[in-house]
Amino acid sequence: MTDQAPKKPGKRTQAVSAKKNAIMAAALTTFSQFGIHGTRLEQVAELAGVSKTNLLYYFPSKEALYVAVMRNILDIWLAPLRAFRQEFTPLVAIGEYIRLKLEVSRDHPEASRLFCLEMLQGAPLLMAELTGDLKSLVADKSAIISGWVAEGKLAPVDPNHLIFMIWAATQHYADFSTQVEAVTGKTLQDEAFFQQTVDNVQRMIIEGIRLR
Amino acid sequence: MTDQAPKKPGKRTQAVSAKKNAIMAAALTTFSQFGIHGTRLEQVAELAGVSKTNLLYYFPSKEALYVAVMRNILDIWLAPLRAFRQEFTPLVAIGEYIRLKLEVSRDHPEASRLFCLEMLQGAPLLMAELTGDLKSLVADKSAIISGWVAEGKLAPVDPNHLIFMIWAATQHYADFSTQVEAVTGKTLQDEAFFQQTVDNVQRMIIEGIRLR
DNA sequence: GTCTATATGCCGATAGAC
DNA sequence: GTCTATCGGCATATAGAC
Repeated sequence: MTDQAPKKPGKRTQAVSAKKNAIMAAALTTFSQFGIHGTRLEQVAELAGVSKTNLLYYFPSKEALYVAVMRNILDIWLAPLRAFRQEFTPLVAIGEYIRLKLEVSRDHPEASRLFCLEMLQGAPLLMAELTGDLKSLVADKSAIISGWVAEGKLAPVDPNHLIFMIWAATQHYADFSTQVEAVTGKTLQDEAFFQQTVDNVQRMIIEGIRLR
Repeated sequence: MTDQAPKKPGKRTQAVSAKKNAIMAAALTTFSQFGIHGTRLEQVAELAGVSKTNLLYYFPSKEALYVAVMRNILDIWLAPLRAFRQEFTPLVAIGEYIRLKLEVSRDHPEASRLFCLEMLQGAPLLMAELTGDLKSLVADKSAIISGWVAEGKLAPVDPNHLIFMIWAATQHYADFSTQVEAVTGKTLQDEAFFQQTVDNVQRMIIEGIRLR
């Protein structure tokens, strides 16, 4: 109950937030790899540079910490879709969306993995957001895509499946990075490989829906 | 150590195998949803219709059970890729591969999810297979695809990225089925939705790599 | 092979001094 | 706010009778 409003710049509240953020960052790392049951609070505390007792001072329970982390990453995950714009031409908008999602896979792989983990379990925590926010957001963007198809600007494609394909193809490089690295020897951290990935994914998807 | 050779049809060994299989099937269900740490042996035992103690008679430890389950599902996961054949024309072979993988997502979603879970953790158990079997298997199939590109039978595409895209797009429907269902209201169990998914995924990927 | 206890260790959470 | 010490519960695994 210390800071209900996240951005009040009170001198003390700042330090508290900093510590909370450090703990949440550490928690994201371990949660995303081992899941909530596989991670020990001790481990999170050590990674964050605090004691286990101290961690429990800032977050009343392990589950509370998990929820806090989940809330944070949902925004990261949704940002690219929110940025999807009708104003551009279809192929530009979709190409841009693919690039943004691949940047998330590169810059926030742990968030992507935790999101995936939660999904595998049936999204017990995110179900409300999935059937509310996300569903309507997807409906919006699907309508845009359907509009393009109707106007003859895009090959006939089911908007939902197209969105699924983009999600799948882009997240794969974060969620299955172990496999990607085992097969290619590269990760998205490698600048050249990142560019090559963007080009290939963009080309495959866009050529697949280009009008002709 | 009861049955080193899995398929000896001795009368008793048969019953033992049946029980072991029941336990492994139950374990797959819970492991794939909650992970190894999130599942309780009691839960697995109940689902399999045996007592917890009895379960530990057949599998010496939780980890041993987990390893046994993982070994089993790797074959399921790899089967479609092994079936990928050079003899067909490129677009037929790839279309067929996509259908096979989507059938796995429909018929063995739990196996797909457990595989995904293991990958998220960095594949501690599968690393050997990933850098051995899988890597060389992918190298083989990549060579076939590269050959098609060189012969002018396929648009220039990086074989690895193409394989990743197929993996991602098809597994998505199993691993993220919660999300798919939240957005569309359907699952692959729905015959019509399955067909629609096969068609859309095949079309998008194939149109993206068709020569023109 | 299957059961009823029971041992054992770990880990989340609390108490209470400072 | 941070520490040391410790509790209490739970879940894996074992002992031993049948």
